[in-house]
Amino acid sequence: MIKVTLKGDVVKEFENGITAYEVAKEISMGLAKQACAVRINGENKDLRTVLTQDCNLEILTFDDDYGKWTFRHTASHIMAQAVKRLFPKALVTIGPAVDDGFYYDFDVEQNFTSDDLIKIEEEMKKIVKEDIKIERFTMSRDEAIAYFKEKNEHYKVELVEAIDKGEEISFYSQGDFVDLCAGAHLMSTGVVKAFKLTSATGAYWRGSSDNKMLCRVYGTAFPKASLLEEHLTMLEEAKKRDHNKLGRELEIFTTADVIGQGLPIMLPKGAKIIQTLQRFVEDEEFKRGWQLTKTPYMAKRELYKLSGHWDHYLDGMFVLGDPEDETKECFALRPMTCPFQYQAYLNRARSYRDLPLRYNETSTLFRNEESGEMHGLIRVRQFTISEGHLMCTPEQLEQEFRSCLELAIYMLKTLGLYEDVSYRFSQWDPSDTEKYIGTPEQWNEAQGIMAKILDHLEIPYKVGIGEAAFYGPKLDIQIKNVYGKEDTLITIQIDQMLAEKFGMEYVDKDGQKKNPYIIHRTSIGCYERTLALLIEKYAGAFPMWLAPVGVKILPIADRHLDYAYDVKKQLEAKGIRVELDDRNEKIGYKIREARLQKVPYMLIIGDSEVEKGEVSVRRRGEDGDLGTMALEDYIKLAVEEIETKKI
RNA sequence: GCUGCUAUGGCUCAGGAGGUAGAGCGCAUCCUUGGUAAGGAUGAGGUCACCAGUUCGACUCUGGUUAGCAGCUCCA
Repeated sequence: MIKVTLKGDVVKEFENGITAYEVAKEISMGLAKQACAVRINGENKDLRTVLTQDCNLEILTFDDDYGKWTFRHTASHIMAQAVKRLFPKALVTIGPAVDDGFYYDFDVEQNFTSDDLIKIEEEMKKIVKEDIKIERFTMSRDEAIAYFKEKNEHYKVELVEAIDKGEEISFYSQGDFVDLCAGAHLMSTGVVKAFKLTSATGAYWRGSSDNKMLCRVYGTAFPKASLLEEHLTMLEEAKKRDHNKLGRELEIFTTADVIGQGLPIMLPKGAKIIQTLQRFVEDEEFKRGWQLTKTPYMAKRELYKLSGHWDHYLDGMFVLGDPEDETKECFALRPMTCPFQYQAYLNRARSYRDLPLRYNETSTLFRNEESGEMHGLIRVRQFTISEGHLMCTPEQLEQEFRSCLELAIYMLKTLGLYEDVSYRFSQWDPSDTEKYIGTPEQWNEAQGIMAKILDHLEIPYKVGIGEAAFYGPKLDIQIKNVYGKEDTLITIQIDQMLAEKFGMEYVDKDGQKKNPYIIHRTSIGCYERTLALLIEKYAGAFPMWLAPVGVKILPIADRHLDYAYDVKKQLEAKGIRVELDDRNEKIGYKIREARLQKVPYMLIIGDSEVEKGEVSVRRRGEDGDLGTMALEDYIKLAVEEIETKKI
């Protein structure tokens, strides 16, 4: 007998050799029905796991992350089984669960169409109805290779070959479908009650663009139809916040075929928001000891050769002239600001007394992204970043890094995005000899310092291997868009390599010349990208201080126009952004329109307001009528809301 | 760059065996001067993204280009 500790520290005795699933059944049939996986002594395991000693056992359902993952992993196998039934020639590869669902990659002659997806869904329904038992078994590595070779599943052969010799290879079978798989899986196909295949798209085998492109089918699955419905509705709602759609509807930006991809046009409203942000950022940076530089938008190729960008990113630069012809001058638009600000540092000899030296710049950059990589305002070819480079001594590094992070966090909090970000400690990939410069010793040192600082500051980060810049590790502050896709919003990097390349030195107390550490950082990120995330965050309803139009004055009839214009003048005098709707329309109509434009405040003006020198204030949103107040009181209220940057 | 989808007035979308187009919103003018989410009438506005090909004839079919979308890859 073994002792199993269950939920609530309840200890029960079972036969040695019982499976976790049987334990769940012993507890209750209801629980067994819902069970997706288990956690044994803190480790996620399959329901079929045999218990041979005393342990802690948690039964995981769809409500647990790993339970959900297992559920959807089984859904992906059901999909693969359906595909094999309908398209026997399709080769199977991998099919994991992901954040919101699952996918499976197939090698097929003809990519699946949306009609195919419907057929596959129908077949999946049959498989679920058949309630096929899912069984686990193992083979030796050689047996597994022979097995898949015989079935001509060469992708699976490749996967098995990548596994260490001597390891036991686990398989899961459900009726006519057998798959190489580490698990875990549900006990049978019948549980996967509600699912939907959402898209079919291309994806490279093993994530490398050198490899063949496979057909990836995405789907999602739930134990109940109502949950699936809820999820799909939520996705639809999220898409309504899509900055690429809303930003165009609200006339924040547009694009023009004739200008080109990745080159958005900021319309007056977008330009106003960016101007507001930029003034705020530059003022805040100044307060925190940053000195503004203004450096050229292009430079000779020699600058980029020195920095290493020419070798690493020539394809990503807009080159003016023939890059191959060494006899003629050749320029390139700048894809980053680093070497330009370094020239400012190099302007004269520096002493330790000059450090830390903090240079900031509102810097427009140009990167020739490949055609499929552009996305609304999030990935563009020309963008403007709140850039900065900080030169300091080793002793100053931690404090300066901390202050850069504090600035970034201050920005995030002011914008209301602080709760939405996560942190990634981006490290080098020692096996990638192409991308990274420097020695393992240098990398270990820089990463060691950053790790120490991050741990010291108790930043909850995840590690991103191979995500570092070519010259140093990064702390990336990540954010997700409405589709759940993650991008870097803000980055802070430690660089101890470029100073040497550029001959940047300072004379230390001991009279020795030393290379400073350089922190590359942004305080608010790229204005375009940040704007995109703000549009999505607020669904276009910007906080008053950022709103391109803060107040819309809505006179009821023509005879109120004179007073309305006077109100407008008074508000503008206080720096409030105002529009006056002087069209010959009914008040209800004007309100409706102002609300659709998501203007924070509407001031309605009729006979009574004119007479008493008041305004009738309405805030956007439901039940927004705040009643009437004296004009000066409203101005006070509005000014305060702007000055405190209320969100 | 790769896989797939898409492109019709400013916007959202209809349409048709291949015989040069229609609605709503918006816009303009007029009537209405109306108190918290759409008052009424009239009118203007389209080489159906662009370039070729097939055809007597292409917005519709085919190919290419450009741009937009989702995913992959990439992101200094």
